[in-house]
Amino acid sequence: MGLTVKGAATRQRIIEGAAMHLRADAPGDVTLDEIRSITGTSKSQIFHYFPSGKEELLLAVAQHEADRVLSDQQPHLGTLDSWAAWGRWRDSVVSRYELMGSNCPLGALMAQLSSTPGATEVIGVLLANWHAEIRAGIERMQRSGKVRESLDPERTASAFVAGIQGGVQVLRSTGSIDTLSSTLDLLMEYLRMP
Amino acid sequence: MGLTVKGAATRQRIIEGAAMHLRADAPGDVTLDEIRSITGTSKSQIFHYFPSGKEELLLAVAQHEADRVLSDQQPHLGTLDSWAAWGRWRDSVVSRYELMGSNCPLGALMAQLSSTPGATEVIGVLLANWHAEIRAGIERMQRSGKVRESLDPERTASAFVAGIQGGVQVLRSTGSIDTLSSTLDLLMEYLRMP
DNA sequence: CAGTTTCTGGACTTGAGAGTCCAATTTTGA
DNA sequence: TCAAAATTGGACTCTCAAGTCCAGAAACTG
Repeated sequence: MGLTVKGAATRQRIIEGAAMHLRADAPGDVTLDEIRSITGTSKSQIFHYFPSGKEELLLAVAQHEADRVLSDQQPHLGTLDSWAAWGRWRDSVVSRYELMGSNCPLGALMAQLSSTPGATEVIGVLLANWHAEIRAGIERMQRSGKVRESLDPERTASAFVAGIQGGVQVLRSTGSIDTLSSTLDLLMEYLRMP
Repeated sequence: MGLTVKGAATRQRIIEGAAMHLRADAPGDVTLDEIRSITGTSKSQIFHYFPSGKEELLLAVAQHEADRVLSDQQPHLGTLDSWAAWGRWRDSVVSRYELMGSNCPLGALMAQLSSTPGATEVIGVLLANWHAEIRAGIERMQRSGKVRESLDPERTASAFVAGIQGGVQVLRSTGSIDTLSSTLDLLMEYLRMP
């Protein structure tokens, strides 16, 4: 009853094809026919691998994209233990979103999944992990004496997450990367203050 | 060819009814039939007042909501000239979004208008005005010597905008107001630093 | 290799919602 | 007052996309 190798490959092809489509065109709403045509599959396959239909498929795509958000920041995000490392991480975040421009696949997905409980769950987990990694980086800097002890790592990590989210939102609305990059600079400056 | 008093009232009723509906239920997507039933109007009225249909109507609603975003922050936002005023403004922002919870009418609208050029325009103008008001507040504080001269008002205002946007996004995803409020606190602390 | 399960193609059904049309009614303004 | 213009009700069409169905091909299993 499990999936055969071929079946698993098809399932994966559907998810990745849909993800690629979202990255490329960022259409207002994706249709199953588009996904079908891009991935060279048929309706019955989509419903075979995602029995409860579109919502289940989009949720799988969202999970796939959410995983990429963090993995695209590696290895920088995982090793925030020097100012140089923070600088590299900052640059990787800015260039990731600069590259994507106004096409935020995860944002497009959220728009279509806003009513489903699973979608907010996916985002919630992503934000929590992101926050945890940044916080761990701050604490590492504190332990090695590079960041003042009086700084609250929890709150500062939250501000980084919010700053990035907001910067990306501004990017999507205005097309300008400046807000994102200068917000990150400001937060790094805050971090360095004595 | 102009609108009669009655006509203008109906038009307004449609916009406000749609806005109220978005505030209350934040449905994945609004339908004209919902709006019609809520506002006690008929299809022909909607198309009479918004000839190019749904998109035009939703854009008008988005504009209406965008105006509210800033007016809800008044008079605080316009008079950021003392630390007490900044505190009141911060509280008004937090409580506004705490009240709305995960129902962000403007966010819901943007999701449905993402493909139209007018929508990003509305948001772009809103963000620019918001940024300008905050920046003006920072500069006023600098002129009265309450904020250090070395602080960059442009960049700091951007960080406030991004922080609020991001905080609201986290609120929508997780239901927690903490990120928004602690990000604002951090930014205010940054502002006060000598 | 025979039987069973998994996989695939594509035609078909169904439902929802945007937009159209026109006749009836009210309001305006000369 | 009375024609012209604005306003209203609601039935109708039309399109599009989600989801169903079934028969045929391929792939496992004993």
